[in-house]
Amino acid sequence: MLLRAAARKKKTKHSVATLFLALHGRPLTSSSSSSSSSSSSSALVDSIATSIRPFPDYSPRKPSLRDADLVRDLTAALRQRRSDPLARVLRPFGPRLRPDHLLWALPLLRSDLPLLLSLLAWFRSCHPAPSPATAEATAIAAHLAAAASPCTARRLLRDGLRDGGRRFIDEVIYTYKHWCSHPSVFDLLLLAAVDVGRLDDARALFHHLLTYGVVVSADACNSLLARLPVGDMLAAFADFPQSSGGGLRWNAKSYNIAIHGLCRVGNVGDARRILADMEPKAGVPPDVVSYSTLINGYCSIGELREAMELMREMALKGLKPNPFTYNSIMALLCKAGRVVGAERVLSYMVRHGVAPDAAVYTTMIDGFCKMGNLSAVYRMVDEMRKSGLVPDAITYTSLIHGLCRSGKMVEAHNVFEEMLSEGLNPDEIVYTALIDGYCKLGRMTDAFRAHNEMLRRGLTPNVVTYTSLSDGLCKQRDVEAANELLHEMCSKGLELNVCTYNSLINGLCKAGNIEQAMKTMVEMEAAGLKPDVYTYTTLMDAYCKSGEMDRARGLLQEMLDKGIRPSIVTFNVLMHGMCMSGMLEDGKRLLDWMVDKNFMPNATTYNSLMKHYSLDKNMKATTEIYRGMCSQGVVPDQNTYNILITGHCKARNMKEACYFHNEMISKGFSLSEGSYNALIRGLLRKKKFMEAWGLFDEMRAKGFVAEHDIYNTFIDMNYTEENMEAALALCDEVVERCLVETKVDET
DNA sequence: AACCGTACTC
Repeated sequence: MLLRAAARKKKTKHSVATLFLALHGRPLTSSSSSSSSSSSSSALVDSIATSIRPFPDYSPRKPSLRDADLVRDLTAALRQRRSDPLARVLRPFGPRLRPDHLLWALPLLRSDLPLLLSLLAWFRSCHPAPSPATAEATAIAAHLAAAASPCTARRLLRDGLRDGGRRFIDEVIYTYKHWCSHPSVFDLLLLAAVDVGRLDDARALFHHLLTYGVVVSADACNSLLARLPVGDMLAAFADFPQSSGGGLRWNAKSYNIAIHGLCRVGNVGDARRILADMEPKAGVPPDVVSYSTLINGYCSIGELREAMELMREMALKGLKPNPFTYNSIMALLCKAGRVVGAERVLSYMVRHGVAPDAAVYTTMIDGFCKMGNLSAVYRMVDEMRKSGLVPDAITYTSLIHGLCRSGKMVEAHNVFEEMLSEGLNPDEIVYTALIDGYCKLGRMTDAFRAHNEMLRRGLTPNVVTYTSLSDGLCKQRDVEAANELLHEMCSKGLELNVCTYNSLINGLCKAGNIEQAMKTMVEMEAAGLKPDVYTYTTLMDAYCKSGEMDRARGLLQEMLDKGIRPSIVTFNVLMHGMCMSGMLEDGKRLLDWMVDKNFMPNATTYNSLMKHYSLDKNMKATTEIYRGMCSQGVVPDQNTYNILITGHCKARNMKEACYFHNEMISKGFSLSEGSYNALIRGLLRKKKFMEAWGLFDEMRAKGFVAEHDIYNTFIDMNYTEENMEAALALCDEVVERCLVETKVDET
């Protein structure tokens, strides 16, 4: 490029100036035009000025007199017949028209951007990329448009970069001096490179421009910073001001991007240091965004205390938290299951005059969805609407996902339709939520129908979508199909991740193929993916259920050795396994160990032990475990009550059984089928016929089936009381339910 | 420049 420039320089220096004068009506400034613009978005760096080289000289081909006439005629025709189709206006010029004529015409149209653009578009269609003439014309058009219409220039630069990449960048630099463009064109060029994803080119451009003494503006660099992977971003963040000899100074946005990047990779400590350095080291005080970003960083790693401390700090600096700030806190509370606390924060912010935005409401809606509290969800949607906010696509996704997880697919689908009718575009995430809803219910046909629908919309299923489908297939015991699906996914260039592997491993385990599951874990390690707590828990569960407790223990040891922290589920799996293998004493020891080591057991942990003690008809030990549970402050769940009730019934402690029955009802829990049977049998034994009859009706109303002998007892009772009609109805019901049962079993 | 949504273990 430089050689070419030098060659031209010799030949045409004088005529360039003449032509420039002719075309622009003003002389070409002698110095590099960047030198006069330090006040604007780009600046010349004086400190490195000594090593600055001038922009290359470039001269367009010189028009002959005839050429100049033709160009004048051409532009005149374009102006006069601007409403006519371009091709028709140009037709009379026919074969005389060369690419050069169009290049010469462009500057004459500088004051008429629409015309210039349509001429360029026509030119580009005649000389499709990669044509050097097209690149040249596009670069020139960008220079001509840069000052008057930056957006247009940026679009042209994008077009040029898409066609020509690096060569186009050279072209823009090469044509720069002659067209006396404003140096902001380089801001636009860098922005355009970022727009089209040419991040490496953008970075190289920044450095390359320094050699000409041009420093791209901080804001243009920010758009690059924001798009770079965190490592590269930090490198550029440190390097750009240095390389530019201080010519580039980061602004608050730049710092915020760095803080955000560090938070995203969990390095909140460095993020905090950057925030602390802003004011003293750079004279750029942190703003609300800096604080909110860091607060969000702490919230996303669960550090509420630090987040609150920063809230205090920002208040001291006179910075008022905004909806973003509060939302991070609320999201953390929701994630910890403290939705009520989150709602208190919501009313606090409202009281303090901060209007919640859609994201804040979405956080609340999602929080309540995850608790399964749909009435609170609807209350929030209502409140949101009353505040004049409309649910966005993310709000709808939360809602749909919430309904799906409650198994309410009809409602979920209706809400999805509503989302469409609101003109919102569904994306792969909302489709994945729907698909997962169907998968969880085992409705694979519906799941794949939704999958096909998203394909029809031109959406690309992601690895989450595939994991959902694969998991659904696995849970239908169709590991084969799951495998096939995952292969299809890989063929589309997507890679399996830990979740996908875990689901597959689970499918293999549940299909009884532990060996293959273990091999799959080895395979995932070979693929560079680390087995996590899910992987180990799944495999441990499989070994526990097949009675191989030693292998389960071995896996526990392995995960501990690897520094993977077991979850409550891991312990529950182990506890369940021990109980199943009759190792109740080991189970009790495990429980004590957990309490001792601060691995808080939950109701499931206690339930396993209680269940097996009560199966052993040892209600003394069962009660002891129950007391231990209460003293640990673990709240009994519905299962706990059902275990206690059936246990006490079978041990003929009807007083206790009824006591727990009343208590569970008062908590809004309901009896299981087994508990109904046990309770009714116990009551009948005690001759409490009225109560027994009441429960018998109640359980049938819920669709449960009483055991045969209980039916028989009630049929006999009706016979003896000569209540023939009722007796016969019950007989019919037994027959019907048995038939239904058989049918269900057969399918 | 920052906040909200999808998959895997009992």
